[in-house]
Amino acid sequence: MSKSIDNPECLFCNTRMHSFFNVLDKSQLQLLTQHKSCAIFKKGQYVFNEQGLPHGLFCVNNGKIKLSTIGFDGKEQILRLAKSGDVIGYRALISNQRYHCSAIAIEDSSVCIIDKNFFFQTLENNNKLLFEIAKKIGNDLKIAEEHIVSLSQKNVRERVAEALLFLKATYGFAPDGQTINITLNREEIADYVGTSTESTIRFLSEFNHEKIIEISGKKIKIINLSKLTKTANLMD
Amino acid sequence: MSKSIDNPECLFCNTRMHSFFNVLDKSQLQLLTQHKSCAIFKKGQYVFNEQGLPHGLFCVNNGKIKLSTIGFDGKEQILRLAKSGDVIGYRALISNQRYHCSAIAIEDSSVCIIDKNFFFQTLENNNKLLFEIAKKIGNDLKIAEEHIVSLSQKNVRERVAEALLFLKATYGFAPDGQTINITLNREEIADYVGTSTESTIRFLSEFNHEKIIEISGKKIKIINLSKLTKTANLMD
DNA sequence: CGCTACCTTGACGCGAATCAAGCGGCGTGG
DNA sequence: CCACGCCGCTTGATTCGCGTCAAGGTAGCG
Repeated sequence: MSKSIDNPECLFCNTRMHSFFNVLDKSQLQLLTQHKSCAIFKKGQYVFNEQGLPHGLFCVNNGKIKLSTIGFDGKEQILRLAKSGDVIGYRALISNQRYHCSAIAIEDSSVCIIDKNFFFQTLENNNKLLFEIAKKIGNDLKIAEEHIVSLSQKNVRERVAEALLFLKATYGFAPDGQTINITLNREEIADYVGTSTESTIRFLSEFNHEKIIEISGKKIKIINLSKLTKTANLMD
Repeated sequence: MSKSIDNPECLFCNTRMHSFFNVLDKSQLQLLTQHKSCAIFKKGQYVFNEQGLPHGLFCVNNGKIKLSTIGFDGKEQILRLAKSGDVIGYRALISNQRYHCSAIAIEDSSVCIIDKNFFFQTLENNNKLLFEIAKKIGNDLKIAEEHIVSLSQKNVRERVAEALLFLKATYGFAPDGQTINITLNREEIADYVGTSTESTIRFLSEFNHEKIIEISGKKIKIINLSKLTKTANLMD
């Protein structure tokens, strides 16, 4: 399944500062290092599986992960995306429920796995960490509810534009400052937008012809950001 | 705006046991009583408003509240529903953000307002309460993400059926054991489903003709629950 | 008793899903 | 090293769900 690698020191983890573990002090971080293990997940591998029980918390050290679920007729729905420094699996762990979505590596990723019991012990003495997690889940909720409004009220063209902006907001640009720093195939974009692959392709081509974006294979460059934002109907 | 009423004792509040305040002990509850006020909101009145800053936490003592937001072309989207015993406004309060949706009384409701500062003080010394809130937000997130999948992948007929089941799950039945214990107008049902009022009406009539439900005005009786569940495509 | 707000039904047209076919790139095996 | 096959991308044609517009009905309230 996943390959174990050297266990990096949390104290020196440069992605940590972006996650909610930045509230821990030095001694807590050293303790954390002792209660985690690190593993590599190759593209397409499952970090955890829908319906599974959580045994720990996952911290993305390097790479990109999608959180998605399989719908009624087998169609995938991408719910969230995680990048380096993000923590995943906290919702089910905190709620003591089974995962309601799977976590799948979009590209080769290294992920630290923090032991469940140690995590709960840490939470008990660390109100601040719990508070940060609550805030994080609250933010996820806000984003999910905005997605609901979008699915309810926007047409596919607007939602495809929105998806590109979402990808850009999540993963930023490649060094060239224009190319969205993630490669999803057309089906995966469709699985986030909630539409068919064909419709996604049609609107991407439209944006291409309208010089809003520039497509070369799976690489998408945003040429005209303000036009894209307007297309997504995010103005006013 | 809202009318003040006698301040009921939290200790004796029989709705409290269903909310996350059930982790508080006797002395904490007495303290809570001193830091809250109670108000009546008439049908249609705003408990809090989208874009507003949270000054406290709201505890629904009696009545029914909808949490909704106004979309891009002015169309409303109902995101959550609250009933007696439910707490609302925790997400924005915890995250220290503006509300991203409004809370509007669906019927005349009495709501206790807990002072923000007192609430945060209580949280600091009360890990358990914070933990319960995190779980609650996590559950909201799960429900929201299920709604996303539904909006993405189901047709309107299935979603209208699902909405009825959601209303039943939230508010239960009236004493007759069949009538859904909430009256929304057709537009409000549509605003939850993410469709037009006319489509909602059409499918409700269909269900009526198919003897799945029985409609008399705004009252909806569920005649054939298993058929309704099957119509919502929630099987297996 | 009349007005207003809500419900209902029908007709129409558009947006997007589906079906179908062809293309291109890449990896594999001969 | 080239040919073949497969998978993902793309585009066109067709179908159909559902949103929109329009008109009429009903019930509750002042």
